[in-house]
Amino acid sequence: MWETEATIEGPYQFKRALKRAAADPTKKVMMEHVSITVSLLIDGEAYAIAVEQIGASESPVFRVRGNVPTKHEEKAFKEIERMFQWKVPFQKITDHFQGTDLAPLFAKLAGTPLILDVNLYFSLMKAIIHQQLNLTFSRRLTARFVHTFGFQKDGVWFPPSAETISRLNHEDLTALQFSGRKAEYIIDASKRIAAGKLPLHTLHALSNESIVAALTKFRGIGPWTAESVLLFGMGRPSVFPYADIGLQNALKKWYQLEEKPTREQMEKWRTSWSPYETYAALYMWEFLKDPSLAELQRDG
DNA sequence: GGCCAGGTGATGG
DNA sequence: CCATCACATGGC
Repeated sequence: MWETEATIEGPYQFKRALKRAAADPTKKVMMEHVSITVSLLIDGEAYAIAVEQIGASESPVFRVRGNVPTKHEEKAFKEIERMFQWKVPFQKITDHFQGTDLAPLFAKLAGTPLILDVNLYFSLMKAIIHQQLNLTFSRRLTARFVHTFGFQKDGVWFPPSAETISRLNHEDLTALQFSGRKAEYIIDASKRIAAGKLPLHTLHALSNESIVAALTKFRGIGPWTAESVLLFGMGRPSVFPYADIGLQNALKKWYQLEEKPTREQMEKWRTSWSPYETYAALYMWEFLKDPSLAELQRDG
């Protein structure tokens, strides 16, 4: 059993991030213990890693443990650090939003991180599954996808590989209430990835724009889906998903508009939030979903 | 029962 | 290049 501790720079709102992470079937959240067990894939090996907050000062402390052999300890820690975004400068980001329209929201949510997906393939699959579906249903489909085609180990679920999904028939997915078109998108993309035509691991070296361009060449992957990978798969800080209906609705509510904001309005707000648009979007989603934040509403 | 959902691709001007 | 529409399957 490998075990280590990590002290990070605050602010960092672990609890709030856990609530979001609870929707991911490859992560097991235990709110009462303020802990989470995540699935991790390293060089083809599957590990369940438990992360628990053990110190709640201005410098939060975490205990990390899992059944990881010595040769993979270092990689495992780096993956955990990346997945939980421990090196993101949250104080700097919070400072950046002082004096912007979103200042009251950031005062409340400062240090709420994204918790990233287990790998880019799963991010991509999840994004395709979530296209144009309400969250309740799309999360249900994602869970079915993992529970049917993934595997379980040490109490956590691991996502299926592209190879596994590339061998499915459409009927295997439509039986789980995927639409025929969604089944197509998912299997086609998996075939291309399994065949090496879309090497996801090479994306890390590219700019946001290049990644979106590379991904949207494929049928079924539009800008929203590509940006979803940038956000939830890579944690890129400067992503603003214009097409996202949730973000549009949140901005409408925040600014108390009659209609959803126009692209021009969104572009204008974006300039003042850049280069940390990601967190503006993330906290807007949080605002939309958490009733206790409603009172922060602008002019309200 | 009707509108909506963390969109995308095809079509027609 | 842009506006519009079909798609497909539920949630509420």
